[in-house]
Amino acid sequence: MRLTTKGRYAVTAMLDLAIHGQQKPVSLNDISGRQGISLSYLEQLFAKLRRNELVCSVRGPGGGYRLARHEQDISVAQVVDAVNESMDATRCLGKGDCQDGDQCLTHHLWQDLSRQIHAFLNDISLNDLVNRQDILDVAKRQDERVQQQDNSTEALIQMTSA
Amino acid sequence: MRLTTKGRYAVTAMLDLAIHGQQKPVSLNDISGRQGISLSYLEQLFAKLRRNELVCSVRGPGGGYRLARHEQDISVAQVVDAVNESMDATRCLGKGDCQDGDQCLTHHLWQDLSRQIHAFLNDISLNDLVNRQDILDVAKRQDERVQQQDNSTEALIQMTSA
DNA sequence: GATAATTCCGACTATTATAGTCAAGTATTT
DNA sequence: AAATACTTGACTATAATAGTCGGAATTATC
Repeated sequence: MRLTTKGRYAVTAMLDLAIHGQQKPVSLNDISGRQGISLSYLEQLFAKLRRNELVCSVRGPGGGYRLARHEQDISVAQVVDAVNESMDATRCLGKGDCQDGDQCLTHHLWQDLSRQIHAFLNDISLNDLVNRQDILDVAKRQDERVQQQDNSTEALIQMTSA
Repeated sequence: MRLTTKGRYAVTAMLDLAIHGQQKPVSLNDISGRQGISLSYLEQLFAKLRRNELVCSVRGPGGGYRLARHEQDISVAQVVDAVNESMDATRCLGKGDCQDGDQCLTHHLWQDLSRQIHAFLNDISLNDLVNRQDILDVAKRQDERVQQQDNSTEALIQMTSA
């Protein structure tokens, strides 16, 4: 069972896309700035998201990524799956050969847990998340912070060129 | 979020104990044989289980481990916790400082998932598992296999000494 | 048509956790 | 006393995550 930064980053980035990508494509640079994820790592993740047809890309200046489907048609489970983090809690990935060809004593338990987790995450769409107040609050704070950084960068540039 | 072989081994071993430890203590050697877990590794795990007062040990010949409490009072969640596999799906372990001091965009989502998983595993006791038919079936097959191995070992010894 | 913004791609690296192994020692029962 | 079993600590190998780096391809805009 793996649910680590990789899967969390992927969902975070997709959510950022859902929130900021209504008008125009969103560049990975912007996502990196807002979510604190390294650009190079985002590139890796989005390669997988694109291969899984969850996002589509627009190259060139003003380009970036946009969701390939409607927000309500993309579930958290799909995103986590796309970056190869299996939500299977069994050792054998459900095959039942966990103990040299046979089932281990707790195989059924982990199978139940896997189903539970998958059902939970499959039932949550990006649209659900976008509409949650607690998440909107976090997004708002992030935008304000980025705004401040831009301002101070601008001031710095003016100082330097003066 | 970590749920790997370590936690699975711990639960498997505890379940083995619940099944075979009704009469006398069970040695780690027996558990190793039945469950295919290395003895040394079991020693590590049981050191933690003992510190968490889930098992108690009996030394000397005929010794081994037994459950420290009734089967119905030990939950799967407690066992997984005992070997240091946190079932927390957040990056910040629930503290909410996942993105340099602030909450990351998906913090609440992972928090919900963590609660979900913990509730699920906390609600399952060793006693519940022992009474499941599918698990009893696996246990029975294991016992038969070990029996066969013992027989062939015995035969081998007789051949060698002859 | 040059430039700059952007995605795309592959190879490389560091860190960390798991999943062990090994050896020596301590306690307890027969 | 000897065998059995637990206890402890140090060590190691493997694999995955979480990146980094350099460059190439694409396209909008000046």
